[in-house]
Amino acid sequence: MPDPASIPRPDVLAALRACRLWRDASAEAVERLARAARVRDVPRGSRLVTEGDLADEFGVLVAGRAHVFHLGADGKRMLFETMEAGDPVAAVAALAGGRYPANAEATTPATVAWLPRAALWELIETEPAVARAVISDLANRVVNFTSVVQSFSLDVPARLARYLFQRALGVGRPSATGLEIELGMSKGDLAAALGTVPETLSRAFARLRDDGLVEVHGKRVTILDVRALAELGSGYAEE
Amino acid sequence: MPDPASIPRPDVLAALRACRLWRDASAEAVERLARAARVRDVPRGSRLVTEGDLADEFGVLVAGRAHVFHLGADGKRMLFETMEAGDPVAAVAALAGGRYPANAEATTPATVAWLPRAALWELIETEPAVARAVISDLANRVVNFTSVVQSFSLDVPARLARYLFQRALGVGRPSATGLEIELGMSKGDLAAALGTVPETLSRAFARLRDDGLVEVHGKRVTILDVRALAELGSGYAEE
DNA sequence: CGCCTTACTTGACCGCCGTCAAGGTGGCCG
DNA sequence: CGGCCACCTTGACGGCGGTCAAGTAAGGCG
Repeated sequence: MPDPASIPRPDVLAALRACRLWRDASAEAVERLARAARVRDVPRGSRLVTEGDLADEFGVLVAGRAHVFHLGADGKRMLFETMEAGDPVAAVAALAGGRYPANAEATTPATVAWLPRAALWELIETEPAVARAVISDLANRVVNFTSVVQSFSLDVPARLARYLFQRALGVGRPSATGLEIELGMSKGDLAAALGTVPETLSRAFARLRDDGLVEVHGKRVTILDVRALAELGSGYAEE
Repeated sequence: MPDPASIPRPDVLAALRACRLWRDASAEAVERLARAARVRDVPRGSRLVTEGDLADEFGVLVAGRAHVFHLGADGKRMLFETMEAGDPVAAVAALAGGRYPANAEATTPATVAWLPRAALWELIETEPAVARAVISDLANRVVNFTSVVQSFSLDVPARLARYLFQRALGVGRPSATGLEIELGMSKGDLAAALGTVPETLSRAFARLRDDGLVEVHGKRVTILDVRALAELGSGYAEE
């Protein structure tokens, strides 16, 4: 239980300060959050939120990593997002009210600071900068989701090409033969993020390799033909 | 060009007043919007916004109907949303900045009031009620998109079942043999909304009919087994 | 009233991809 | 050093669904 007189854990305070939703909030407001937070240390694999549960709380990841995913009836996972320290957990659900639209699970030992959904709304009311940041964040999420939905009209190699291209824009580094990137996750996770299974992803990589678009060495991918990759990823298959 | 001295068109003013994003804004603020708006009457089929264009404006549909959709490389449409009078057009893109993530097109003769994206941000800054409404709207959009993405892990009959069930929750009316609904659009549009093509949708309807879940008469659908429909739509296929 | 366009349905075909199965590879620990 | 296990790859196969084609039904207009 939170103790109003206590001094917040320093790691919790630091993580809350780092959260992009209220980066421009006043220091006191963030400290108030930190004191109100219910902090939990959980082992790897813990379920943080469960799809369908009442969304009366949201969290901030203080330490560790987590996945947000949907569990199909057959147990197949569809990965929506990977999160790390400073990222909000289920904040959208807290704003929308109702129920959590997906599951979240710690993929490493993790520390999470839990807050009532009203706390986020209060912050929005009292700090205009927070309202702006929340609106920007939400609007960008909607735009990203639009892109995700569009990508389902592509086949798996094209979806992979799109992912590689987008990632190259973000963290690509020039190398001797092309643009080099690290996959941000295991290939199994990448398969889930692209809405497919490891076997099919493996074939998609083989296809891009055989067509001379990329070279693959474990999680390190060298993009040999950026232009062709971008075209393939936008739905215009080259012949 | 807007004329500051002119009296806004009454239909424009009424549509702006009806827009859910600023329903609780002050009357003066809405009138200011109406005077600033660039109003256009366009014929059926006009492109309102084009995917990839700079998102420097957003609109409010004053009259008529419009579709928001993605155009695949082969010309296939994926329908995201259908809009009517009072609905905002491309407001999310205006908030996110960057470029329009989808296309919008009038499906009837339509009147649109266009506003610069800064006008929406100003309204958010000056009217806290607008900020709240925008955040709620965006959060709900994100939740809905989550559901849409999840549905792509289902086959077409299940996606159709999910749509019918959701619609029954909204506009279903009891009838002699079950719950009766009207499809809100043509079957071709419904196919595009479910991410498929008319032929496959037709087979999906046939399948639900043969399994005794629904009866179909044109755009009027009678749901005979609500429970089975809900189960199928949530991914648990009944045997 | 009859034609024509549009919307929908049904059938045949086939390609993508999910599943099952069998290796292969690398890392960690005893 | 050996063995285990997680991760990945490759092959074979089958089903869902997209495409092409033809046929039917329904609404608009001369």
